[in-house]
Amino acid sequence: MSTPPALDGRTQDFLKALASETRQQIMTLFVGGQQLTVGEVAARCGLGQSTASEQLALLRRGGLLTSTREGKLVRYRVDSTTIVTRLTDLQGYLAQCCPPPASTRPSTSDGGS
Amino acid sequence: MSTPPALDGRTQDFLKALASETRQQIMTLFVGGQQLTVGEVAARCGLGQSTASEQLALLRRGGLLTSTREGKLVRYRVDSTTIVTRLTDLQGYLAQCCPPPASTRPSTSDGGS
DNA sequence: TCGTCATATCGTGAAACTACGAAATGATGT
DNA sequence: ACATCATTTCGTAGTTTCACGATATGACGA
Repeated sequence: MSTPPALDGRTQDFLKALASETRQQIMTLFVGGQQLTVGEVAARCGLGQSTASEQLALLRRGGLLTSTREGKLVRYRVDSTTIVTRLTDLQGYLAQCCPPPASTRPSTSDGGS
Repeated sequence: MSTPPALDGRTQDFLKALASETRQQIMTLFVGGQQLTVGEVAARCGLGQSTASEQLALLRRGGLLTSTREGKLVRYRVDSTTIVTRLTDLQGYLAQCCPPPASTRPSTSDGGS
């Protein structure tokens, strides 16, 4: 590629993390502030233990989850703050290309109001 | 997989479409309501003509672009309306797992099925 | 220290994605 | 009808992702 990166690397990871049905499924397990261990996620999704660990790591990398070690367990939970940030970044990126259908127009130059 | 699909198929396509640096780059070409043909996108991105056509089709499938045939040309432009819809769907999906950090709480427990 | 349990990392095939050139389809003008 | 131009579809390598089992790392208790 010869053009500059289109989107922040962190938002890239966010999108990549979300663009997988398996990982979307995993996310739904965390509904309602649930905190789950790797083993629980593996069992609930019917995935191998290592697979769950890897997918969870990708979701953490994408800013969707955080993890805390609790003894020999690692408990994952939703990273709401980062999700909101990424979502905002994404909206900002899309807003570039997206002339709002029929509402607030920042106007091309600061003159027209 | 043994669990129901995690997300609407349309939003799936939306995310998939966005989860590619090449396609993100393509999207940036449409900044400011630009309308571009397949050939123009190919040239501006340094992609083969058929590649551009295919990526553009994916972006259309994801609801990010629409196309109109104008004679022998096909002009693509941003599909703001659908983008907003998909973004809203995505937020709704994430809100499930996402106890808002410290802001607007709908409070009223929605009567889930 | 040693054994055990939970998680992470490594190595490996299978499947999906990316970009390409070649060929097919569609539209316009002669 | 024919030639031409733009786009789409097809077939194909190279690359990345996915899920797995096996192995390594880390934490706790005996």
